Amino acid sequence: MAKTSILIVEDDRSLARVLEYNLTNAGYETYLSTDGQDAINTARLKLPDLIVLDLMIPVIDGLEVCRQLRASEATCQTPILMLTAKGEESDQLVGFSLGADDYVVKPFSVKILLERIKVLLRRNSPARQSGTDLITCSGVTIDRIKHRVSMEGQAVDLTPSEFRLLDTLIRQPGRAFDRSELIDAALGADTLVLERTIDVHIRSLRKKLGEENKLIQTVRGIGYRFRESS
Amino acid sequence: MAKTSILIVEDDRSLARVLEYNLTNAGYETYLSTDGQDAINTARLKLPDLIVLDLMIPVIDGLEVCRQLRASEATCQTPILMLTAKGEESDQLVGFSLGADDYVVKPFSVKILLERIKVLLRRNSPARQSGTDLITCSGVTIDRIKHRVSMEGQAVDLTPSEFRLLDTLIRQPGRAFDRSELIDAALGADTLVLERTIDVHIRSLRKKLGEENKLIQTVRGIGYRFRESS
DNA sequence: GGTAATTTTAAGCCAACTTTAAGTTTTCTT
DNA sequence: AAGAAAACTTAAAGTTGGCTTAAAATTACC
Repeated sequence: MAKTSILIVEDDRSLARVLEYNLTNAGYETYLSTDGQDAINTARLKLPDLIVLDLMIPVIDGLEVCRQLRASEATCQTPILMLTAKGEESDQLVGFSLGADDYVVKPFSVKILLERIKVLLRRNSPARQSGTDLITCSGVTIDRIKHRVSMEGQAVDLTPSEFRLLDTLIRQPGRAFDRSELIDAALGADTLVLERTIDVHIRSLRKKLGEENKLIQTVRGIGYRFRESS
Repeated sequence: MAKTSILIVEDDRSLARVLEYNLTNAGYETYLSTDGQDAINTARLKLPDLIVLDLMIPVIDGLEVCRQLRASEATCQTPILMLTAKGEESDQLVGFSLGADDYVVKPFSVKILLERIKVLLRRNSPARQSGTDLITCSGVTIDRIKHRVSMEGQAVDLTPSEFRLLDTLIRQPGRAFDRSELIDAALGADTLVLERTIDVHIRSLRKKLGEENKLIQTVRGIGYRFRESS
């Protein structure tokens, strides 16, 4: 089972570093965004289990980020913990109405923050799907524990990259991923390869899964998506 | 009968030490995890006969640990005894609904804890699978008591490391273990060796078990798994 | 304390996998 | 319908990871 992951959205470098350090120390996997636009992209790609969101951030402010995350299916359930400066109480109210789950007023103690995070994670936990070990969609089953894939009961043999690619796609059926997202998620965020590499992996996945059912669909100009059931 | 094993999940060091001491004294083999994530990993790897689980632990709290253990096949039967602080009664209710089998309220006497453990183990004993001393899969039988392995009745001579490695693999047929898990489980969690060491042990295991049946399968990019009986 | 057994490291090889590259087809635009 | 852009296909080059062996290091046993 993967580590619980938290996306930190904070433009103040030093505070960001403190948060990163403490959350990592507490055993979470962390991602960091320093502006609102990146926060939305990262949240959609990585599907963190929780988001710590500063209100005052560049490009797109915290409230708008909140609203956009709530508006898209993939992230509408993710708990959001807002960081607000003292005196921005009206913002807190707006924040709640836009879907923030809790807020902490700056300055705050790390201990309190960790506690709030734990509470939020627990409250939300039954809905967690991202960490599921066994997923089936459109007749395809992927098992992270056994590291096996089958179609209608028939085992399908995949290479490691194909496995991770399928795993990424099938976890959000119907969602279109662009090639750079797929590279990040399936090949590793630090991998430096041509985007066309993804095409080749998709090609072999399609070959192995059979192309009749159109399980992996091309989204022209964007990338690919896995077919939704029904 | 091999020793009954108990996984203690407790982040308070001093309480953990007390529990470890008393349970060991009472004749159990103990494992210790100090956070929820590690608890899940250890439970899946070691398959203890019972889990003593504190509710308030870092990373993933007790209730979520409970839920995740119940959700995966390997651990869904393992009895869980929850430790809760006084006043967390609502958590107890949730705990039961998530599959805890009993709870003890802190502070508690060791005597009471031992009694509850005994009750749970007894209640569950016919169903005990994880701690079984004799396992057969795909024609291979491994006996923890006699410390013997046989194939189709023919005795097979294994070294201690080979034995522990096979024991780990065969207890969860089909599950892919990565090399670091195998090092933890078969060579000891504190062993510092190259991952390639596992390859060499696997090689000799395969030689001794015969390679025709593909009993030990390679999972490229991950590690190894034992063949499921089908 | 010496010998045997076991475990671990190390190195070369090979097969499997990944990535690139280049030509071809499809799809969109005008 | 022609041209451009994107995606598809294929094959070959590049890379990685697992296998095998042998030798070194460690541990267990007389």
